Amino acid sequence: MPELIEVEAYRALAERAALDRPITGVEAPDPWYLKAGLTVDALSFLIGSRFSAANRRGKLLSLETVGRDGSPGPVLGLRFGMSGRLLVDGTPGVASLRYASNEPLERYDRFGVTFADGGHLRMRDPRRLGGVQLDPSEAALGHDAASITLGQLSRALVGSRAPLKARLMDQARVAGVGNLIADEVLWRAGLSPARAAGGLTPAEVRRLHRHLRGALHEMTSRGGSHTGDLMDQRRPGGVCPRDGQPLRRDTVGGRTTWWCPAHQR
DNA sequence: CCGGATGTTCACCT
DNA sequence: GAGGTGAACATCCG
Repeated sequence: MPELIEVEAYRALAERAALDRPITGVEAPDPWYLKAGLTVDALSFLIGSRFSAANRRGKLLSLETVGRDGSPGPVLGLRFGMSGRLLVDGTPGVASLRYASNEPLERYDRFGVTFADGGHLRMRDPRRLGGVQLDPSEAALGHDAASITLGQLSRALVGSRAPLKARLMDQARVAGVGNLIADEVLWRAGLSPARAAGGLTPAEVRRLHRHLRGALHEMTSRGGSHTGDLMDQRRPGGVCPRDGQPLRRDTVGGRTTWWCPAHQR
């Protein structure tokens, strides 16, 4: 579920509801969820601290902390994998969830903190592909897809013989684009996912940039990465919503890719 | 039972 | 070394 759009919703939720609340407890029932050598002990600094800012770069959510005296503490980095959600006081950052039906969902809570007022911030992640780390390196991430400029996008693609879609999803080049957004953007831009990334004309790069920004904006207002025009047709027998031609299913950049050979060139 | 799933990482290849 | 590919990770669903 989480691509840039969902993580931005999580960021907004944390900013709106989790800042400046004194932390009184850490919930880490799943040590495996703590990454890069992080331990429960190393998280004890959180007690008495509070979150002071919520930032996002690509799919990484960074919560800045300050101690009792207001001095800066470590940054808490949250990654949500394929199925992770953020909840504050039980309110999720996004509406729908794949595993929304039955079952007590609390069993999927992998990490959280409790606040002095009894509320809490929690990560709920059935597949456990997300994780928590301290002071995550943002240097490993490219420009954020939501704010990337035309020039930055152009430089992220130039010289690469990798498939265009693979390059778009390379978080070190462009941060935030996942499988669904990539397919949607390329479909809108009329570009084949298999094209060599560095082989685009300047006009095509401009088109890609315009549709990247446009698709993110539109899908955000619709409510998520799964709200693209192509989404309903990502299935056997699916047809292009634009021209009615049968969609093709390929693997590009290691991911299932649905696209329209009739208008994506 | 099997294949696939909105992500990241790591071993391995050219 | 750069750059790219595919499997593995863990769990659930159709």
